[in-house]
Amino acid sequence: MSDDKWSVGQVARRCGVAVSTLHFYEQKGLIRSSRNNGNQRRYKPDVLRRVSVIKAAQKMGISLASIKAAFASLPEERTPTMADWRKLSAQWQSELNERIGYLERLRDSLTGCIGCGCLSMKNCPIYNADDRMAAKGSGPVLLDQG
Amino acid sequence: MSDDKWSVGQVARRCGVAVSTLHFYEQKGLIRSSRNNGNQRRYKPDVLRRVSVIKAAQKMGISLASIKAAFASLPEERTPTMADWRKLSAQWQSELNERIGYLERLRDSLTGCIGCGCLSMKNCPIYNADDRMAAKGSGPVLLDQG
DNA sequence: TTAGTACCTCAACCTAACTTGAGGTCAACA
DNA sequence: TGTTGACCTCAAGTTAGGTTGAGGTACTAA
Repeated sequence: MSDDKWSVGQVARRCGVAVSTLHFYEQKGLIRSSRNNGNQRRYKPDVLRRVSVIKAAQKMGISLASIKAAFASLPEERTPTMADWRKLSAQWQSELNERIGYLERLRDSLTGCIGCGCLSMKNCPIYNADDRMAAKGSGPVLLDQG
Repeated sequence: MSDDKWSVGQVARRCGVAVSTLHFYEQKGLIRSSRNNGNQRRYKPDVLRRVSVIKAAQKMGISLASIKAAFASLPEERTPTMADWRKLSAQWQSELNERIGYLERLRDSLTGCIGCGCLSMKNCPIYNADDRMAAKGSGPVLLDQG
């Protein structure tokens, strides 16, 4: 595999992440590497896209676990094509739309609800907005608990 | 203060949070209580609104630290009025608008960017979208690092 | 040959927002 | 009387997404 030519440092600089982050992603199964004679990691060029996609997805509020799950739909045996990546992004786009919709509903009921007397679990639109989507990938906060 | 009549259990049930969460919020300075003869917490009725507002703000992606800071603008000496609460919500509404705008920009560049070859730190609109707001309150992820 | 990087592993630490558990108090009810 | 149930404190554990540090290896350049 003379294909594997990127070192961790190079990938880190190119993608704007720390070397330790790449180790971490590898440990979590989000990226893969081979080793050279001196036991150093060597990456195929597509790792750059993977890391970029991870960063982009995180900005959307998607967790590493979900990103890993999405990556599972990429082909194992060959380098992912643009079409493969586009499929991923399409999936996230609708998730993003739901999240945006949720935040818009929240915004629209916000002043009314915080300012009025209705802020109770039973009646308030804020409590009763569909927050299933918002709960995903928002870190440790269990948003849809209540 | 015969005003302080709510027990933790009552507040917890009414607001849909765990008792331990109320202890936690108190420890973090987000809510306050007095004690009865048996050393049990007793809350003023406005704690209900505070907890509700905390939950609502969290759904917007606002951290407890920011919520605490916002609560600092509420009057200490008297029970907050609707006008006080409205001021809070107005502040968060614009924050929410910025967050929504950010996610919309992200969505609009998503398919193009993940699917095309531009996903690099220098050229990509995703990387260069203004993500200052998105970084706030999104958990431990340092979004605006790169 | 020696210094300087870049790299390696593994374990421990960090923050946010809580939860869980151990061990103890207090009041009401049968 | 005793046993529930609600409450108390304090310490430790949990998850996500990493970072930091110690101790060691490997290539490069003077």
